[in-house]
Amino acid sequence: MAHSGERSWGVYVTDVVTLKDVAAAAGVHVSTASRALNPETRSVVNVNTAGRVLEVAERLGYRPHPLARGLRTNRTLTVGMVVPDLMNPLFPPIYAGADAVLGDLGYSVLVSSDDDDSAKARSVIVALLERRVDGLILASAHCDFVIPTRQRKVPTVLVNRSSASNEFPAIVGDDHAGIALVVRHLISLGHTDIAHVAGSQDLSTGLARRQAFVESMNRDGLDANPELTVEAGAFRTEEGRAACDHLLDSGEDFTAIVAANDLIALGCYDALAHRGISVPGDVSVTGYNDMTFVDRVAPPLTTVAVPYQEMGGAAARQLLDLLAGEVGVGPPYPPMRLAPELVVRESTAPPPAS
Amino acid sequence: MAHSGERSWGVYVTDVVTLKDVAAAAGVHVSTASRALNPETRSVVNVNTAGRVLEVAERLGYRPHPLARGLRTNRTLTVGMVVPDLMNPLFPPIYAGADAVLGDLGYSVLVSSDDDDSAKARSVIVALLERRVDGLILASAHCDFVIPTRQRKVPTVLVNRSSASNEFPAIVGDDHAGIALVVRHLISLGHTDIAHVAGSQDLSTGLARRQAFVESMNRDGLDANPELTVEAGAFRTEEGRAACDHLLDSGEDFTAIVAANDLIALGCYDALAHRGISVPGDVSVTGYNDMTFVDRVAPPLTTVAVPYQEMGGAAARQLLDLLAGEVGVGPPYPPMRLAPELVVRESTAPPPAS
DNA sequence: TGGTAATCTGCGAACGATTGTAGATCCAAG
DNA sequence: CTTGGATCTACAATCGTTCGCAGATTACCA
Repeated sequence: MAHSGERSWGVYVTDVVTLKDVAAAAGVHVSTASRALNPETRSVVNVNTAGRVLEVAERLGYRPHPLARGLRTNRTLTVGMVVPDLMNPLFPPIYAGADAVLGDLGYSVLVSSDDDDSAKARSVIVALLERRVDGLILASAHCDFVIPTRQRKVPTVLVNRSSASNEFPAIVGDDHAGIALVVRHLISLGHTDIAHVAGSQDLSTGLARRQAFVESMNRDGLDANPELTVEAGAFRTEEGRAACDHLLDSGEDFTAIVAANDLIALGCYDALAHRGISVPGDVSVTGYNDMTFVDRVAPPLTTVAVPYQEMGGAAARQLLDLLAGEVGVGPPYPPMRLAPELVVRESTAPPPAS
Repeated sequence: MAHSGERSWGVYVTDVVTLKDVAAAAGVHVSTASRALNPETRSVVNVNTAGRVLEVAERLGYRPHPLARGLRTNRTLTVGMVVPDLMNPLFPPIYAGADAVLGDLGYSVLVSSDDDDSAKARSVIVALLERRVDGLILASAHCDFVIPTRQRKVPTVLVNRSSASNEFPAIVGDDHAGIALVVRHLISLGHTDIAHVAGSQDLSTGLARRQAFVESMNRDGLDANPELTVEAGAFRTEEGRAACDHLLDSGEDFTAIVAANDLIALGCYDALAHRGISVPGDVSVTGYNDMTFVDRVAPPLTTVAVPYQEMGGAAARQLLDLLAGEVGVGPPYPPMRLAPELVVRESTAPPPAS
């Protein structure tokens, strides 16, 4: 086994050194070596032999074979993560946050994209389960119908979305707080006729932000005019532009737009610019998410920064709790909401004097 | 083993059905079942029994256990990918491209970031190797010194970078062609005094683009004035701004800047704007990479689009060749260069009439 | 009918770890 | 001197596959 070594970094690196090699070199049985190496069971072996095994293992550069170990223990030290699209800049931070905390504990994260497609979501989840991941982090929207199946056995947490039933722990941004921030900001600038370009109402974020918008308006004493809320079919620039066009065609008066996310806000920029309406001179616009570069568009966008990386980290910690068998509370799990932050730039200003 | 099933999707899904279960249900030995299930060895078993096994496996929903299989075959159907930083929008497309082609063949991709840190690069590569990945795709810059070690045994391909020795297959963007595109574009607009804000010369892309710049200039009959080339310490906006400031302080005349990437170009925007120099009225600026949203900054940036997704795909295919044991050529591997594309926007215009 | 080849299937040993159980050793107390 | 308990270690089964090998069955030809 351990032969044909090659000198490097000052240690003798062999092709692959197994527990058997360590045991032989230490003059003990492999089971003893195993116990000595495992901190959990180390106490059961004589302190001298344990030390010897440890030292030999170190010297030979022994690394346990993850497949062999996993086969026996039925754990892979791998967690699966499903996102709609890794190329969407929202998700890399979530991944990075999760990977950072999981990596420290020896877990690896397997990411898969489902391209916002239910069928693909199902297939990637199945693929992940077949790989025997220890847990699942779902940032994807389309997966409700898979959840009730096999996976009921696999610890799962949701991130950036929640399920209506609260069947799984979920880490989400506090959309109510975030929308309240921009609404207050606009009100404090003097706006009263504020429009909302909502995102897809099929997605929990789209829904929540819309609700948050009317509640914020009402709470602050301005009745939200239903005519001033339009829905963009998706969280994309083109849809935002189209929705904003509808709004403008409606003839209703408004001096500010709260967009459901940054892309929709940029769509509003386009629609307004096309009609010669200036931002923020004539109407103020706010976004949501603080995507990269929205500080460099013209005008720099006032928006809400969501702590995606922290969300990923929190989701990972939550999953680790589940993995550790914290049978504590069990469902239903109230979603954990992380506080967002208002980022004021140049797309908002007091309304024009009429 | 196969018990406590639960009805769903119309099939009987059991917790975990093993080859033994299939064999028992089909009335054959597990080795026969194994052979029947494996297309490679199927021919050796009677066509009827094979059919029966297949049918039973299908009915029971048998899925081979990847750890058990991998333990035996010494393959994990997993490849590792190292990137500097997944939050850098360059890399998700590379990942997506690679994942798409590898996923089709049953491989999973494990991504790791090294945060542009040599020590971390080394540790993530070691971690990947300990996980027994079948191959490695390195998009990271800092890994030369790890390469000569253990990993010599693990098929490896480089992407978005090359190694001086051509020791590994590499898929890179054709920086020479890309820079030539922008230089020609500027020349065709009438520019003759063209500056270059280079990126870090420690990175192969920074070096290549700089060389390409002087060669393009020379080939087109304009001597590249060495005074008109400055170096940004890193591929970042602030460094680009600082370098551009140096350029402006030097007092040399120029009417166009070729920046080594989009971020540096944006830094140039800042430096120029700060001195009241208009883009493209007074000086034209070009970027490189066509990052998301550079079409929305002011003014929209003329740049070079690099086919990162295709690069990822090509890297994956190259790796598959290695994995298949195509002992064909062997090192040295001349890098494969993918053609970029010029994207003309509004940051370039004819030079001001003097 | 006997012998041999061709075709199929079963047996069992790996792969590299973990872990329940039994046996060995040693010391102290009766 | 024996016995009981502590303490440590070895044995062997197991996880779910793959695969070399040998045995069994059938077929074919002399």
